Amino acid sequence: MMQESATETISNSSMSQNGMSTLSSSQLEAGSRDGRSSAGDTSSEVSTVELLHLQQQQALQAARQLLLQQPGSGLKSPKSQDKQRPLQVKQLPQQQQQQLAAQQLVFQQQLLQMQQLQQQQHLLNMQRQGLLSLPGPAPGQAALPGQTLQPPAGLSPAELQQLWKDVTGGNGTGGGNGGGLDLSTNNSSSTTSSSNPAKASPPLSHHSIANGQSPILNHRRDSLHEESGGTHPLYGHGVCKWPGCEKLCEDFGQFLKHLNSEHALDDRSTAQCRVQMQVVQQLEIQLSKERERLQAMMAHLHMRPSEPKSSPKPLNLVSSVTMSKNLPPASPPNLPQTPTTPTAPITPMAAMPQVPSVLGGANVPSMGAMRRRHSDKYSMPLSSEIAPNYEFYKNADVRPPFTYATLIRQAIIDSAEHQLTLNEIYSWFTRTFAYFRRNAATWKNAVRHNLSLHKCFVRVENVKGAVWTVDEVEYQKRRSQKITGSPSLVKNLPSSLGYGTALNASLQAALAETSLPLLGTPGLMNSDASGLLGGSPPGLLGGSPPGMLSGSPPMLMQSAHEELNGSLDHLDTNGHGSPGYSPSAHMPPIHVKEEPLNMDDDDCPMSLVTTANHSPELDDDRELEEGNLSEDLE
DNA sequence: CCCAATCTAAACATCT
DNA sequence: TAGATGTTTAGATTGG
Repeated sequence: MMQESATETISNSSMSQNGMSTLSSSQLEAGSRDGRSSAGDTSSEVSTVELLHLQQQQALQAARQLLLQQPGSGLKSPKSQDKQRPLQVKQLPQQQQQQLAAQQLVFQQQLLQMQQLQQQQHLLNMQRQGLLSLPGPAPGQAALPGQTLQPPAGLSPAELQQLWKDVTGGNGTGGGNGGGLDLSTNNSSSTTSSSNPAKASPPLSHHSIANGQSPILNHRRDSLHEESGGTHPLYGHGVCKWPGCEKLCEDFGQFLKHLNSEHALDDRSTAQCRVQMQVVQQLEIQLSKERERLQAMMAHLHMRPSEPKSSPKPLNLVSSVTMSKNLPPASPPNLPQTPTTPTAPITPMAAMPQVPSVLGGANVPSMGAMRRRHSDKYSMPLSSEIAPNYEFYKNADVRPPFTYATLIRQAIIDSAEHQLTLNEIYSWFTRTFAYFRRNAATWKNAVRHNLSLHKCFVRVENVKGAVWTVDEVEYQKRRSQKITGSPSLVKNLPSSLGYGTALNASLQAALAETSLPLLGTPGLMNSDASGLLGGSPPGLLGGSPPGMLSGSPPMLMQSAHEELNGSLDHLDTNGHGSPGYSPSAHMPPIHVKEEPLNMDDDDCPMSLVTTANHSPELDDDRELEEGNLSEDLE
C-alpha cells in the first residue's frame, strides 16, 4: 500500500513537474537559454529530474537577478557565479527587459515552489512515518498561482541547500557546514523516500527534528523578530535556526545579537520570510490533500469509512513497526485500521515495512528484539495501541510491537479473574493476534520462558492445576526502571512497524497520556478499539486460520459482546471504566488462589469451550477498555 | 564497546 | 510413554 502510495506520489510529482514546465515553458526557454547552454547539457535524453534541475538553476539565476535589480535590495551578488554570467538583461531593449523581468518573476516563483515542494516532501515523508503532526490546512490560504500541490520533485538535499543558500544570498552568516537549510539530516529520504519512504528514511533523531530538521515547524509560529526571554524559536542547540543560517551562538545573547545584525529587516530577510510563509502554506495545503487521500484509501480498504477523520490523528503515531507507531487512541500511525476483509490477508507492508510478508513467517528471526520495549519503554498503554487496530492485529499476520511479557500481562489482566492458565494465555495470543496463529512452538516456548523468567508473573497452584497471575508491583517496578532509564526517545521502530520511529513512539506515548479520558469513554473505545482481550473462546484456535476471521464491525461486536457469557462478569468484576479496576491488577497472587474452582468453570467455557462462531472480539472490547483504563491509570 | 532487554532455541525436569 | 507445563541456559539481536 505504501509503496503504491509512493508510486502514486512519484507519478504525481512528475505530473506536477510537467505542469510546472508547461506553465511557463516558453518563458523558461526564453529566459533560461543561457542557463541551459552554460549548463552544457547536451545529452539527448534528459530525465525529468535533470530537466527540473536545469529549470531550477535557471529559475535560481533569474530570481537572483531579479533580486539584485530590486532597488534598495540588500542582497549582494553571489560572487562567483554571477560574475561568470554577466547580466544580459542590461543589454536588452527595455521592452525585452520588462518581459524578462516578468519571466524572472515566474522563475522566482518556481524556485520558491520547488523549495516548498521539496520541503513538503520532506514533511510528508515524516508524516508518513508518523513523525509529524501537522495542523490542518489554514483556511483561506491559497496556493501560489500556477502552483500545483503535488509532491515535489526529487531535489537532492544538496541541491536544496544550494537553493537556500542562493536565496539567502550566498553564504549568509552561516557558520559551520555552509548553513544551508538543514535538510541533510534525512537527506536520503528526499530522493529515495519516494519509492520507499519507510525504509529509505533514516531514523530521525529527536535532535534532528529539534534542530533544524523541521525549521518549518519552528517557524510556523515565529514572527520575524519575535523574541522571548531566554528562548527563541529561531534559536536552538546553540545554533541560529534561521533558514539557511546555522550560525553558532554561544549563548542567547549572542544569538540575539546575531539575529539583529544578520537577520535584520531587509530585503533578504523579507524574502526568506516570504519563502517560509509559502512553504508553510504549501505544507498545510498538501497536508489536507494527503489527508483526503488517506481517507479515500482507508475507505477503499474498508476501514471504517464511517469515521470521518476530519482531523485524523496526526500520523505521528505510527509505530513502527511496530505498531508502534501508533498513536494512543489514535492508531498506529500508519496502520490501516481494522481491515475487514479477512479473505485478503492484510499486508501492512506499507505500514510495517519490516514486517515479513504475510504468512511468510520468515520474519520471525529478524524480529528479534525489535519490538521490544515499545510499550514498556514509552509507557505506551498496550491496549490503547492495540485497541484501535484490534482488527488489524487480529487479521493481519503482523507481529505486534510488544514484548511477550507485555502481552502476557495484558492477557492476564484482561481476564475476568486476572489469572489464566498457560493454555488460556496461548488462546489469548492466537485469538488476539493473527501472527500467533503460526509458529506455535516458537512463541509458546517464548511465552513459557517469559512466565518463568519474569518475577512479575506468579504461578499459582490451583486445584485443577496452575494459573498465572501478574504481580503488578513487580511489573511496574520493572517498567519504571526502563522508563527512567531511557529518557531519549529516539529510535526507529521500524523493525516492528517500519513506520515509526522512536519519535513516533514518544509522540504516541505522549498522546496516549493525554488521551486517557478518551480511553475511558466507552463510545470511543467501542468504535475504535473493539476489544482486544477478553475471554472469548478460543474458537479461533482450531478453527479459523488466519485470514478467516470475520471482521465484525466494532459496533456489532459490541452488541454481540453483551451476549457473551463473560461480558457481564467482566463488567462487574472490573468495574467498567472505573479506576477501581486497577486494584484488581494489583491483586496479590493469594487472592487469585482463593477462587480457583469458579474461575475454572468460567474460564473454561469462555476460553476453551466454546462459542464457536460468535466473534471473539466481543468480549474483548470491553476488556480492552478496561485494560486501557487500568494501564492508563497506572 | 559494553550492557541490558528481548527473543529464539533447546535441554531438562516434572506432572498429567 | 507422550505431551503439556516449567525451568534454565545459551546465543543472537537491538538499542541505550
